[in-house]
Amino acid sequence: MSNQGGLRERKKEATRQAISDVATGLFLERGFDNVSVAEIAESAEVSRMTVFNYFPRKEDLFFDREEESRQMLRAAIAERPAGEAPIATLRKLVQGLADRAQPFAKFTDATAKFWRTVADSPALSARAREMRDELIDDLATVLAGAVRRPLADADARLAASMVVTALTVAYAEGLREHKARKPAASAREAFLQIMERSFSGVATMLKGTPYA
Amino acid sequence: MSNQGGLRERKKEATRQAISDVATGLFLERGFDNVSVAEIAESAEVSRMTVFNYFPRKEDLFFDREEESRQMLRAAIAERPAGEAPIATLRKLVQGLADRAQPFAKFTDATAKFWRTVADSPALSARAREMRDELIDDLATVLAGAVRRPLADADARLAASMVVTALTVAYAEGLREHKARKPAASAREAFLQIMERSFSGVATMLKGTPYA
DNA sequence: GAAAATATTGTACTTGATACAAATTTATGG
DNA sequence: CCATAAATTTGTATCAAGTACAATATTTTC
Repeated sequence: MSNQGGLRERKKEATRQAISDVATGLFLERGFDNVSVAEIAESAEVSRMTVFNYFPRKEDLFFDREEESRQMLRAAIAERPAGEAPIATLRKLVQGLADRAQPFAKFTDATAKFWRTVADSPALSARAREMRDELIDDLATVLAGAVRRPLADADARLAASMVVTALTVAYAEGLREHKARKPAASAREAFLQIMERSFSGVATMLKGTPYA
Repeated sequence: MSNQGGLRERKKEATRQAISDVATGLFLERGFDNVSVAEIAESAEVSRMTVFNYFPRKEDLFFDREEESRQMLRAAIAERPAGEAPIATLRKLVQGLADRAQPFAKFTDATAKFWRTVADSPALSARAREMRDELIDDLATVLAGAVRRPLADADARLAASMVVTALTVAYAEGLREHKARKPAASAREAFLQIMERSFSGVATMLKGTPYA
């Protein structure tokens, strides 16, 4: 049944990876909208149907690691010290991300090119927005759960929306700084400054609720 | 050349309206994704090409009055009393919207059905998100202009993002309240409460900037 | 090695969208 | 009022994403 390391499993993983690699390369080189799925299939020496088998939508070929980020958020909140307000936890988490240049807070030529490719494609931009909204929903649910509310309530949704929006703005600002070729740590500084201000604003919004 | 009220102009407007009406009706009745453009063309007794002539994308058949809302925002900021901070202006504007049940703050069965149709369609949801981002961009530009900054700076983008995000959350909450068949004014109350809290949070974020 | 399970492929089809030429309708100038 | 210019509408052809479903090939299991 399961067969973790069987030939079949390995081959599947290999083809999947091959398709993804070929696709990413083509996208970064020529732009998402100028590469057809047929072409990717051909380049990866696989049938068109197989591509859609692994990646239901074309956009999934470009974004294939969203799940990790949301796991990180979930874990941070679940494992926070007893009695700590969720917003405080997130605040520390963001600090940690920036210090270690992890996802959401990594500003390099590679990430700049990645997001440039996204910005140049309406389809990818739409998918990025969709992921943002999914992240908000997810965070709202986790937040509500963290304070023993069964369903995400209005406060949780407000908190989640604000934090994710702040992340988006701060990250964009960090990238801008990076592209302007400012001194190395400058992007991180810009990012953190916006996040810090945002968190204090969000704390104000949520005063009197169990979230802040 | 111009010929404002000529036969041609009138016919154009009539066909455009006819197409839009037919389409909206079908969408609300059967869902956006279950109605093809070909079908709309047939129902409107017009060729498929003509539909795409007036409405480049299918989604435009459903959202055809976004421009008005952004004009309203622009006007409010441009015409604000001398010396008033932009955020304060927006705060009053939102109060006014809620009092008069205007766009962004209107909670009726019709608006509920409208947004339900949007939520049921991936394509419409994507377009709504896109419009949200366009609104943020627009507001950021207006805000920066209002304090004599040539281009939207980081503060303006943060302010715009936060205000529009707050509007989204507050509006969704208002709709939820409406659908729960709470007393008439309840939706407006929920909406305003979230907006008020959000504005005070945003003011905290922007302390020291010319926006708040 | 045969049978079952699962991947892969091929074919056909639907739909949104674009390009471009042909045909129709309205406007205009003598 | 007619010829012609301008603009609108239509038809045809084409492309790409995505889905449905059957046919084929490959791996696993017994």
